[in-house]
Amino acid sequence: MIEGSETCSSSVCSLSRIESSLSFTVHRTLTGRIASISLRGIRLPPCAKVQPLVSLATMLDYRFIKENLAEVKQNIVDRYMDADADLVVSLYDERMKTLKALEDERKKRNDNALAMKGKLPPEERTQAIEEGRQLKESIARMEASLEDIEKRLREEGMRIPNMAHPDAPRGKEDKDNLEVKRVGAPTVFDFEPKDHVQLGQSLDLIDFDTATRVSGTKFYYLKNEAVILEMALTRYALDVLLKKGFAIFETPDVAKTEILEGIGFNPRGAESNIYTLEGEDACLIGTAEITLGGYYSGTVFDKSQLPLKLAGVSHCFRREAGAAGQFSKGLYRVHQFTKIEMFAYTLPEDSDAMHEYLRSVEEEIFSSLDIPYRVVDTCTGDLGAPAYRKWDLEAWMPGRNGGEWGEVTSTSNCTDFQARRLNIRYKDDDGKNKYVHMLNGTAIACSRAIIAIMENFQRADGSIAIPPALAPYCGFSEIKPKN
RNA sequence: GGAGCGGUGUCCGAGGGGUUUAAGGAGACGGUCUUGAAAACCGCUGUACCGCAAGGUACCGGGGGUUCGAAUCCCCCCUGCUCCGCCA
Repeated sequence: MIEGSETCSSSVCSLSRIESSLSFTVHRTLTGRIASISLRGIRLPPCAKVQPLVSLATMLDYRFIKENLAEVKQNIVDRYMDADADLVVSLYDERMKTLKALEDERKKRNDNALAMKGKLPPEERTQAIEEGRQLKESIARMEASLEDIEKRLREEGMRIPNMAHPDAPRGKEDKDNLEVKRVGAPTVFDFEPKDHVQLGQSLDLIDFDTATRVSGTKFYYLKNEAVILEMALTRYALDVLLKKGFAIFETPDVAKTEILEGIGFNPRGAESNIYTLEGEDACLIGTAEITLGGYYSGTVFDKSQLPLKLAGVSHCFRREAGAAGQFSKGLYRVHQFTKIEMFAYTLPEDSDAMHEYLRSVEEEIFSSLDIPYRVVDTCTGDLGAPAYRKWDLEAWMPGRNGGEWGEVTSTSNCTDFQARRLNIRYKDDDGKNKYVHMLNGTAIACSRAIIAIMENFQRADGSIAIPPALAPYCGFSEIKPKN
C-alpha cells in the first residue's frame, strides 16, 4: 500500500488560489441587463458568447500527434483502445496539401473579381468572366475533396485518446487499479449485517418492485426517511462546496449531442451508456460533468478568471445496457440517480494541483461522514478516452458480496482534451489564446452514498444511525423500524 | 404552436451585389501636450490556419444556393425580442 498524501511541487502556491474566498455581486449594464456575476470573487460571464465548436478540433492536437507519433501509439496500446494514429497523420498531411492548393485557387478568384471592378473592354471582360467560371468549378471540386478529407480526419482523430499521466498505473481492467490510500477500516459487526436492499425493504425506504412495474428494472422509489436523507446529502455537499468557493448550479438534465461529444461521450456509439431523445439531437445527461463542462463552450477566459470552480446538482441517467447479475442488484447500478458534481477550469500548469484538491474535497466529505474508504489510482485501460489521470474513492459496502469496496466518487483531470473539442480557451500573457484544462469530480453520488450509509451504519435491531455530520440536515439521527 | 421584427468587430451602430480596405461613435492600448491628471489631438485595435518572414486564405448567427464577384439576393436551420394561443 502506498500513502497517497504526496503533493506536486507546483501545488503549494496554486492551492491558495484555488481556495480563494467569495462574495456575491451582480454587475449590470445601464439597461439592467446582467453583464456579469461575481460569486464571491469568481466572476462568471453571464452566458458564454457562443461560437461554433471548431469543426476540426479533436481530442489531441494533430500536430502533437504527428510530432509525438511513437508516444501516441504507445498510449493507444496502454489504454487498450482502437485508434489508428498513422492514418490520422497521413490524413492530416493530405488535408494541409489540399488546403494550400485551395487557398491558391481562391486567391486567383479574388484577384480576378477585383480586376473586374472597373470598366473593361467587352472582350477582356468576357475573357475574365470565362476565367472566373473555370476557377469557380475548380474551387468547388477542391472544396469537396477537402471536405471529404476533413471528415475522415475528424472521424479518425476522435478515436485518439488523451495521453495518460506518466505515473498512472499501466493495466487493462479495474483489478489493475492501484490502491494508494485507505482511511478507516472495514466496518465490523457483532451481528449478521444486511445489505441495503434488505434494509430498504424492512425499513420501507426503497421500493424496487413497484419501480420495475411502473418504470422498468433498475429504477427505484425512495420513500420516507430515504427521501430526506438524499436531500440532506445534497444540501450537505453544497454547504461544503460553497464554503470552499465553488459557484453552485442546478443544471439541465438534457444536453445537446455536440456537447456530449465535446466532453468525450459518444451517444451514437454501439456500447453507449447514454439515453438519446428521439428527434431532438439531445440526450439525457449521464453526469453534470456534461452540463458544467459545456457551460463555457466557445469562451475565451481572461487569465485572471481562472481557476474557476463550479458545482452542479443534477440527475444522472445511464442505460446500463447489458449490466446484469449480482453486481447490479439494488441501488449500486441504476438508470437514474442524483449527483452533486464538482467541475474546474484551470490554467494548464495548475491542473495537477487542482486534481489533488478535488480528491481532497472528496476525501473530506467521506471522512466527515465517517464512511470507510480507500483511494485508487485508475489504470490506463480503465481511464476512458478523455482522462489524463483519474482517482476513484471506493467506500466500504458491507452488503456487497459479503463486504467489498465499491466506487462512490471519481475525479478526473482531462487536461485540454475536452477544452479543444468545446473550444474553451484563455488569453495568455503572450496574447495568444490557449486551451484551458478541465477537471471533474464527484462530491456525492446520492444512490451510492445511501448504500454506504445504510450498510455501514446499520444496527443489530435493524435500525440505521445517521452520520453525526448529516443528522442536522436530516432532522433525525436514526431511522427506526416501523411497526 | 402561430404571426411580426431582429442577429454585423470588445461594445453601440451604419451598410441591401464590385469605391468596404466593414463607415461612424464608444472603450481599451500606445503617444503628444501637462508638475500630475483630465480635456484635446495623433496612432493602433479580433479569431483560426499556412509561412522564418513578407504575405496569403477564411470568418458579418449557422448551413446550403445564385453570381465572374455576396455582409448585401434566394432557401433551410438556430437564436433573441414583441404579440397571440396553450399550459404549471
